[in-house]
Amino acid sequence: MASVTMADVAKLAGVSKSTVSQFLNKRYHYMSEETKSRIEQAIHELGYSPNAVARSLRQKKTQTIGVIVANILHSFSTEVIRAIEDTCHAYDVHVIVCNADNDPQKEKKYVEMLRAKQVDGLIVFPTSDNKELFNGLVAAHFPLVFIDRLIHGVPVNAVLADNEEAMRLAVNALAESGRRRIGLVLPPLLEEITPRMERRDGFMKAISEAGLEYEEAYVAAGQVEEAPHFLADMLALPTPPEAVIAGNDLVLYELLRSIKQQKIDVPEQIALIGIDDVTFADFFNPSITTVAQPTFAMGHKAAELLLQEINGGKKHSEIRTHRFQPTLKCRQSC
Amino acid sequence: MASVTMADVAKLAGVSKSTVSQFLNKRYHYMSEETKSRIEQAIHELGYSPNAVARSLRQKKTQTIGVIVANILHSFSTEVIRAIEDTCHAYDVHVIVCNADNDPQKEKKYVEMLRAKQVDGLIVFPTSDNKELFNGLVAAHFPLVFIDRLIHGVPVNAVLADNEEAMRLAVNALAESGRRRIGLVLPPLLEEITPRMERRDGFMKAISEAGLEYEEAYVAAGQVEEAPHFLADMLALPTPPEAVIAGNDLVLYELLRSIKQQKIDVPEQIALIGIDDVTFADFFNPSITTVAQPTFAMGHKAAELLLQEINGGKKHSEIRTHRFQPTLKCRQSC
DNA sequence: CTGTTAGCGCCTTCAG
DNA sequence: CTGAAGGCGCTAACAG
Repeated sequence: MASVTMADVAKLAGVSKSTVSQFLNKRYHYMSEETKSRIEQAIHELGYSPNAVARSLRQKKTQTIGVIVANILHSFSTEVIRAIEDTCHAYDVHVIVCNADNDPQKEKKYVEMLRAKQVDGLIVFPTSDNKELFNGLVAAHFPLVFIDRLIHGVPVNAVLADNEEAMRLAVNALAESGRRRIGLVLPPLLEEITPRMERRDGFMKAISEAGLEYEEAYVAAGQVEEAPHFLADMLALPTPPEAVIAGNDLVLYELLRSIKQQKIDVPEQIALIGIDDVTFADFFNPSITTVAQPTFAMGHKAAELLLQEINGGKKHSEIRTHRFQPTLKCRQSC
Repeated sequence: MASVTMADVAKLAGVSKSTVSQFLNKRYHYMSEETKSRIEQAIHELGYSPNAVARSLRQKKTQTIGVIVANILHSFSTEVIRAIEDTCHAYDVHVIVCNADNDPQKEKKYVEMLRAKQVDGLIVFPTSDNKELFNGLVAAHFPLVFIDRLIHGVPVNAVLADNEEAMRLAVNALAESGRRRIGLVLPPLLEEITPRMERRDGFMKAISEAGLEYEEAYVAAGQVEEAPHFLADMLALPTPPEAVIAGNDLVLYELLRSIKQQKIDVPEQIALIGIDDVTFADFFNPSITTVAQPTFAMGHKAAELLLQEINGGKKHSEIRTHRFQPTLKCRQSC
């Protein structure tokens, strides 16, 4: 292990540790050329590289942030994470990603572990049960940004898609193609998970705006594994829906699986729109119309907000929820 | 910021710092019940949580490893990463992921950043140009494991799929369904990237084992964006191939895109097998036969090897390449 | 069983 | 322009 320290460099260069430190931190305005080159050479000769842990301890800054994602299985999550990482690496900030697996206990554990590690801030896709915990962070002025979801009563910057608009885009596309009876399949609504609630509400609003009839039997929510049943049940109705919207990518997978098994014809028998653009949407048969969230922009924004809060501190007046507009990717399935 | 230190706890509990330290490290075999409970209460009262950075500095262990992935866009990479994270979190070690984007320069930079951060070890999907760098780590006894790819002449533990077997599975499946003329599309072969080379060689071997004729015009390698041309060119041949194998998931996407655009009938006009199982393989139309790598097992193994090397040190005799067997997922496309 | 002491490697006044 | 000294928060002998 290259356990060469600043002291070794200093000795070899014939200067003191602090001079080396100055050099490393580019404070060599007033340093003689000779000293500089001697230090440089000593560093090179010894293969010295500074110990970031020691620096972190001293400076109380680790140049590392944590990201806690509620469910890593969503394509949305992975894309957002990639955007966060790209943005942070550009600032030489590292990222530690943890997957809470929709479990508030795990989420809490990760928050604690990451704080113990002295990360400079946290971007969280929050589960819904840790309001106290997060308010504790806020009270301690710990830099924190939410993404994808909100927790009401926790005053932090947040980055969310405009979920109502997403549903409006989907419903209108379907309405314009002549469908009047539109269904919706969502993940469980038990907990107050923002995108789900907002999509459900947005759906109802969009239906009524479009002058369509809202039909309770056309809306289903539950574990994704049950999605096939939902679809079968809807299609068995006396007047089945003419279209169905998948509330997220995982729901879409299950719907497609069941559509294939039951040999349902899309879009003839039923039209289909997915929320979240998926890799295969454009070359699927039929290609799938989706509502895409601007994942890169959202991850980027979350990182920018956090880094800003870390560096500049946060003015209370600037706390807000940033909404990002989704876009319709019109393809063959509707 | 909760800047309460061990000293505060010690003062409140009326003991010394080291006693608190012992307590935290569960060395309280011989500690009086009263002391224990006093410390416990003080910790609780102050909301104290230990500073992992300080501990790391002292112990020269960060409980963190780094993962450098050559290209995060492959489903293989993301699945392996997830397995690594799951495994590590079970040991309370954190993971920092960096995407080298197939760029040896970036790879080098990340190795240096992560070492500066004193990570306890590294799992790398190596690009092919940093042999010196990695041999430097080996020489310094820095824990290191390769996955997916090898660099010849760098003696480290490695976890790879049996790529020859993967090709054999694909070729045999095709041969058994009666195809005699089999094509292959691969990413660029310029650099010596292990899976590509091994898949190309394994393909040729499998073709000859199966008693088929090897035809150079049926094998193409190049940027994934060119994959559509490759397919078109092959199909324009006087005797076009009856089947084609996609060398990885990204190639498969391009092939499927082009198959859809050109309205090619799979499997009638051409059969198709993909290396790497993709999410949509089973509900695609037609469902896609793939050769799956055991991503979870591989990531898990890589993490186990690294953690073992970190804790136990490494016996030189134990360095080897661990091969994992792929499996055929037989579906409709062949 | 508990306290004292001495650093881990670096950065930051403050003299010189 | 450079050096000495102190300390970030914690752990690890070694005394007591």
